[in-house]
Amino acid sequence: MEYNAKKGNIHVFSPDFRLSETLDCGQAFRWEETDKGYKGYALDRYLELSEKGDEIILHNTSEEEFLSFWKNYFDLDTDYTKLKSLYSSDETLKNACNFAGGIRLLRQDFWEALVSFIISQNNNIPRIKKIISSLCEMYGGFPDAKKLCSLSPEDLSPIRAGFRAKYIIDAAKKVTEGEIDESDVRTLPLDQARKKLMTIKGVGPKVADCVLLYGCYRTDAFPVDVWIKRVMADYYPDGFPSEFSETAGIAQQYLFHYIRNSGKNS
DNA sequence: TTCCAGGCGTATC
DNA sequence: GATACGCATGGA
Repeated sequence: MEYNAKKGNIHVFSPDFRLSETLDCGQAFRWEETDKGYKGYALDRYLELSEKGDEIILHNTSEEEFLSFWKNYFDLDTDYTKLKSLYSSDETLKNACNFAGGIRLLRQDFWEALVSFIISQNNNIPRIKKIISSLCEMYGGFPDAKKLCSLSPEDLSPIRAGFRAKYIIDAAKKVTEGEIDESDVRTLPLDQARKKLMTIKGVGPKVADCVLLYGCYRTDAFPVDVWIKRVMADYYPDGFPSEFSETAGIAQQYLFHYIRNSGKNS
């Protein structure tokens, strides 16, 4: 990964990183477009970004914060050129990577991903963003589990999460009481980690896989939503190729974006 | 008005 | 284990 620091900004050089494709592809819900680029939060850490050609610029940060946090968050030590070259042996994946080659998998916070994807169920992306934004506004930042664990669903009514409010609170309870332990979820075999997460009310197979992929960087987790179901039916009727299983979750990210957005301008 | 959105809990077979 | 249905909410 190539970068340099100048005038309080960090310049990252990568052909595999486009802001809109990475920050607006439905994996994170707290980034928004500005006239100059994007701005948003990773948990309670704020950042503004812009881009110029193959260069991504991180504004108002330090080299220290970049090295200790953002480099990891944007997964900058993973070689996506190599990854996409691996995927190119599959025709559909090749097309998906050519369609939006600037997607990277963000290494998000566990709790933030858990709450975010509970909210995502049977919902649309603009509204998911709105609910999460309201939640953060209500608490002056993304609330930790302890702040939510003793609430009643009515307490959350201002954020308009509907039937998901009780699921958020159950998640907060189980995390606070230690019934759900982040390090367990990170280290248990995938199917066991999945089952563990599914003991939370409102967490089924899809949300569990999203938490494992986006909140734990378990790239072998493969979330299947309505869009990926269409991809599977159309292109992989015999199942997703096992040769990609180690990073199937990253491949899923390209496919999800591809199926949702390709054809819009044709 | 009806349908749909990065699903899941529950009832029923 | 598979399938059907309701669910809060707001935009199309």
